[in-house]
Amino acid sequence: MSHVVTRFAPSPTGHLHIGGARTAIFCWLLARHYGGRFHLRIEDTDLLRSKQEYTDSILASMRWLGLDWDGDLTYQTQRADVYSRYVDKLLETGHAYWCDCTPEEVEAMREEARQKGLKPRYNGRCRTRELGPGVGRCVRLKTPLTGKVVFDDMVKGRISVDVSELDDMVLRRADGMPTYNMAVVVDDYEMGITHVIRGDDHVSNTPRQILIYEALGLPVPRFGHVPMILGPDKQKLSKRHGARAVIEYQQDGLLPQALVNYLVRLGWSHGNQELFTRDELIEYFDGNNLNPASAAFDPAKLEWCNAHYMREMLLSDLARLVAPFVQQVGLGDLGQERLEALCLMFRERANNLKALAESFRPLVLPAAELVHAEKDAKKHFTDQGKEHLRKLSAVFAACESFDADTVDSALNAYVADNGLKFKEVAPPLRTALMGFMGGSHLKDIMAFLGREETLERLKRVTG
RNA sequence: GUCCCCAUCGUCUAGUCGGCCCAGGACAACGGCCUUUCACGCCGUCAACAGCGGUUCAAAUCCGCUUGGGGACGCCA
Repeated sequence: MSHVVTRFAPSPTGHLHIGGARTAIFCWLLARHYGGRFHLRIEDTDLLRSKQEYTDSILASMRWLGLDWDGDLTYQTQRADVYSRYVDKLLETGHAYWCDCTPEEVEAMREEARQKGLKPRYNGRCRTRELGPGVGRCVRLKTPLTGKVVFDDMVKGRISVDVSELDDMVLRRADGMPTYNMAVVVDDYEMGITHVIRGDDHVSNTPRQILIYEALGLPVPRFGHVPMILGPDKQKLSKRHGARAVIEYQQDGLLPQALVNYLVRLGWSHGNQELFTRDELIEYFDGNNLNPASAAFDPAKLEWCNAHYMREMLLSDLARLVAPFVQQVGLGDLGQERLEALCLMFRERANNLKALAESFRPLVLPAAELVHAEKDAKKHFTDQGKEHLRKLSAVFAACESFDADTVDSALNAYVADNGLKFKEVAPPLRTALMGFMGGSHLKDIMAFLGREETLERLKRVTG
């Protein structure tokens, strides 16, 4: 495969969802792996449901995922005349014909077939009527009467369908607009697409499209139909399963590399490897090892994947990425330096940026606004616990400086000098500083808070 | 209804033209270690070849049937 051209062709009737995102990732990877080209085509021929805002949203998601495309966007609505030219050609060569059957009549034909237990289809009434152009007339393909359409799918292997299953499909509607299958074939040909990777739900369209390619005398591309992504309950993915659009994951604070990594492993594998860098993905993704079975979406594994990237990425990058979420949860602008300190303390305790930002709250809020968890306060703010905190206040007040090491040794000295165990002192201190029994290392917490804020928090407990 | 596709642990999967698989990895769950909380990390446990027939010395791997899923059957995409 020296020459590979792929494309992703969403219709702008909604945001980019994870199923489409995965298809796009596969297409992008295949092109990048072979050093080919990756195109983006907006299939907006459904005038009623297509919206520019969705195109914008899809493009934004593509960029966020890092899926760059080559060349300009193709909008199908701008190419009506092109499709028409190909339909005319089919008319001229006798591969297509005019039809004036009304939708009602066609539906009656389908009903009749259904009654007989056959596949509902158009019965070819106008096939031999030699009708010409006219108002209300569409153009249909003259499907071969016998034979099979066979193709070798990149993921499902050889698929064979008898032409008797197909009817004379409409190529151009009465209003002059091409139908989906017609437009796709023309575009894929004109864009020089060599590999069509798309959702499972298109397998039944493929034989129809191949018929059009053949009638037009055009080379047929390679097809690869990836199975659908199911919900955790193995049912079709729906709104019930929570966030589905990639924009929603972005808003929840997921990292694009985590989503890409997770999605690519849904239906594709490289031995036992789970985590991949972008370069590894490009290196390994050659169109093989695609799984023909549908896969269930597992939010837990996505979170794990995201947590992994949060832990291993550059601290400064993480801080920069979490900043907008910190703003969003109402903690204001903390500045890069403080954010990095916080990220260092909490990155291992959060699975996404939003949760990470939220975990900063106890340390960012002023002492007066700190809320003590009732259960922890009751358990650790005992008379003895308060006594420790009083003495510690004095110890901390006496510290020469207030960096983590200094505070740590002071705390250790207090414990050792009084013949105590850390377990007796740490819980009340932690609860006083964090508001609950959680957080990061005490020395880091105190160093971050600073002497004044630390003492103030102790004072709130000791009175 | 007709046609097409699919079928390994709860989930994602490895299993490259049958033997090295009484089936491996990862997530989840559970247990332990570490420990100044919570995490991280490390160690371990639980857990699957849908069923039935063939072919073969040998089948998760090949064939058939059954069952169970999914998809398609528009002048939607």
